Amino acid sequence: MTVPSPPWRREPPRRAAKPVLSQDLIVKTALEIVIAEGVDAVSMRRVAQALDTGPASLYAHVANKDELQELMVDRALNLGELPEPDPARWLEQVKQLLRQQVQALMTYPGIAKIAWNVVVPVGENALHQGEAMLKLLRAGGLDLRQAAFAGDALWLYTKAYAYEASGWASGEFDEAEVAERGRQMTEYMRSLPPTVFPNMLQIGELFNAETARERFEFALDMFLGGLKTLADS
Amino acid sequence: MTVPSPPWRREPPRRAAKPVLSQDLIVKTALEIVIAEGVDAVSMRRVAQALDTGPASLYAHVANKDELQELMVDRALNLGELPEPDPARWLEQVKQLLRQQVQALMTYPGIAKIAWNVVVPVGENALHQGEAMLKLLRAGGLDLRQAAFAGDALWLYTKAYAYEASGWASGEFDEAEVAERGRQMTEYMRSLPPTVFPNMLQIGELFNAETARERFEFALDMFLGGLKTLADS
DNA sequence: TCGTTCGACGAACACTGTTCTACAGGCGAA
DNA sequence: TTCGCCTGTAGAACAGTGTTCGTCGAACGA
Repeated sequence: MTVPSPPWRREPPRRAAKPVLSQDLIVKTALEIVIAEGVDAVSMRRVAQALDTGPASLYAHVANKDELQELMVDRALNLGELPEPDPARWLEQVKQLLRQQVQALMTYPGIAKIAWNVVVPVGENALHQGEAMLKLLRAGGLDLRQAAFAGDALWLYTKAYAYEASGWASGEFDEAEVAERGRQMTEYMRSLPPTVFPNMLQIGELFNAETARERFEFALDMFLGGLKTLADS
Repeated sequence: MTVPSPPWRREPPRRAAKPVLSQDLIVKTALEIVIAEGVDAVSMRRVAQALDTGPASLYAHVANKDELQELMVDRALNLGELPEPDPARWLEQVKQLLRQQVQALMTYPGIAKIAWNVVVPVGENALHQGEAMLKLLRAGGLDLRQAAFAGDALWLYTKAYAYEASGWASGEFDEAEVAERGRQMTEYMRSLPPTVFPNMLQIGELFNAETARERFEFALDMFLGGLKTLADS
C-alpha cells in the first residue's frame, strides 16, 4: 500500500539522528524550559516541541503531567552531599539543610509551585533528604514522633517560602502590578480612621526581596528555638 | 433588520425573571460550586452556567479568573469576631486565631490551593485578620518587625497546612492512589539495606487524617515557643 | 522470513481563559 | 416623545491545554 519514497528526495534518517526519547531526557528538557521560559511555559506540547516530536510521544515514558511534575521536582531537589549528624551542632545542620533545599528549589524559578502538587514525596532525592532531616532531629534528642512532625512542618514552611520567594525573584508576580496593589491597599487603609489598621499600615515596606532571607532565618530560629527547649526538657 | 418575534411564540421576560448579575453574586455562586463540586470544578464557564449565562458576561464584574479567586478566598476567610488582645494569654489567642483561619479555609474544600495565587492579601477580611494578628503579637511584647515576620511565617504555614489537610479531607488527593503510592514507597525502602532509610520506614503511619490536627498544634507550639523566649528576653 | 510487540506521533476530543462583536434596555437630553 | 448614548448581556471564536485513539514503521525473537 505504501509507496516507496521517490529516490530524488532523500529521506532523512530521522530516527537515528535525534537522541532517542527517554524519561530522563524528557524531565531534563522540561527543567531546561523552566529555566529558560518559566514554569508556566512547561506544557506537554512545549516539551514535545523541544524534543522535536508530538505530545503523544511523551506518554510512553510518563504517565501524565502530574508524574512529569513530580519527576521534575525531585530532580530539581538534587543537592550535593547530605550532612552526617553531629549532635553538637544539629540545629545549625538542620538550618543548613533547609537552606540548601530552598536554594535548590529556587534554581528553577517557580518549581516550588508544582512542588505542592506532589502529595507524597516519593522521589529518591526527597526520600534521602527526609531521612537526613530525621537523622539530624533525632541526633538532637527528639523521639521519632517529634522528629517526624518537626520535619513535616519544616518542609511545609520551606516549600511555602520557596514558592513565594521564587515567584518574587522570577518575575512571575508582576512586580509593578504588585507594587500598584500595595499602593492602592495603603491608600485604602489610610482613608480609614488610623485606629483600624495602625500596624498593617507600617509593615508594607518590610516585605520585599531584600528582607526575604531575613524572614526565612527568623522563622527557622523561632521554630528551632521551640524544638530546642523541647529537646532539652 | 431584526425580525420581530412571531406572536405565537411568547417571548419570555428573561431579563427581569432571573436575578441580576453582580460581583457579589458571582463570588457567592463560585463558592457554592466549590462546596458542591470541588475547587477544580470552578471555571468561568461553570460559574456562568450556574448563573444561566455565558462566560463573557462575568467579565463585566470581574477582571479575570485571578481576581475572582482572590475574592473567593477573602470571602471564604470571613471569620466571626476577631479577638481583643489580652496580654495575659496572647499565645493562646494567637493559636485560636490560626485555628479559626484553618477552619474557614477548610469549609471550602481546596480553597487553600488558590489562596497561594493571592500574592498580596488585599481583601478586607485578610487585612482585618492581619491587623488582629499583629495586635496580638505586639501585645505579647514583640516589636513591629518581629511581629510582622512572625505573622508572615504563621500565615504561610497556616495556608500550607490548610492546603494539605483540605486536599486530604476533600478527596482531591485520591486516597486509594496515595495509599498505593505509600505502599510502593515502603516496599522500595524495604528492598534496600535497612541502614539507608531506618527512620523514614517507620513514620509513614504517622501521616494520616487522624494526626493532622496534632501536627498543626505541634508546629504552632514549636514556633510560639520560640516566640515566647524571644518576647521574654 | 515471518509474526509480534513497542514506541513514535498525527489527529482529534473536550476542555480552559479570554476577547471580539453585536445587541438589547434604560436613561438623560433635545 | 424621540433620539443618542452607554452599560451590561451574551454568542461565537481564538489560542491554548491535557489526554486518548489508532495508525504506522522499525526492531527483535522464533
